[in-house]
Amino acid sequence: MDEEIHERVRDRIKAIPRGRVATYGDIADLAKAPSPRLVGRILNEDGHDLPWQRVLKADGTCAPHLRDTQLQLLHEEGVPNLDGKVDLREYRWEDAREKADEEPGLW
DNA sequence: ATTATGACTCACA
DNA sequence: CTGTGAGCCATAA
Repeated sequence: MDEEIHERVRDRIKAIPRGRVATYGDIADLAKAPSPRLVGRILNEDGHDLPWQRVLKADGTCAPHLRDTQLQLLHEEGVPNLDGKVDLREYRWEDAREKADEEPGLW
């Protein structure tokens, strides 16, 4: 159900450890969301509780309106940013991928 | 039903 | 590096 997606997305974002970041696409994949678009939309509506600052675009940049705030928050968490871009290669949250790699019996 | 918009992504030029 | 176009999902008008 779409409620599942909604819930999963929020959980995944909540589960992002401090000092790490994830892309919309990653969250979408982990949460089995049909599209990263949905992740952004959910954050816009129900992301007030979530550490949305840890969610970046696929290239390591962040949404235009949040750019300043997000970068600052990340910087405080220990995630350095260069010219508004985070080094995903180092700070991308991939630990969850091992789990999402295989869903037990669900599919 | 169609069009426009938004915290997206990708391929291509 | 910067566009541009297409695909993508959910809402609103």
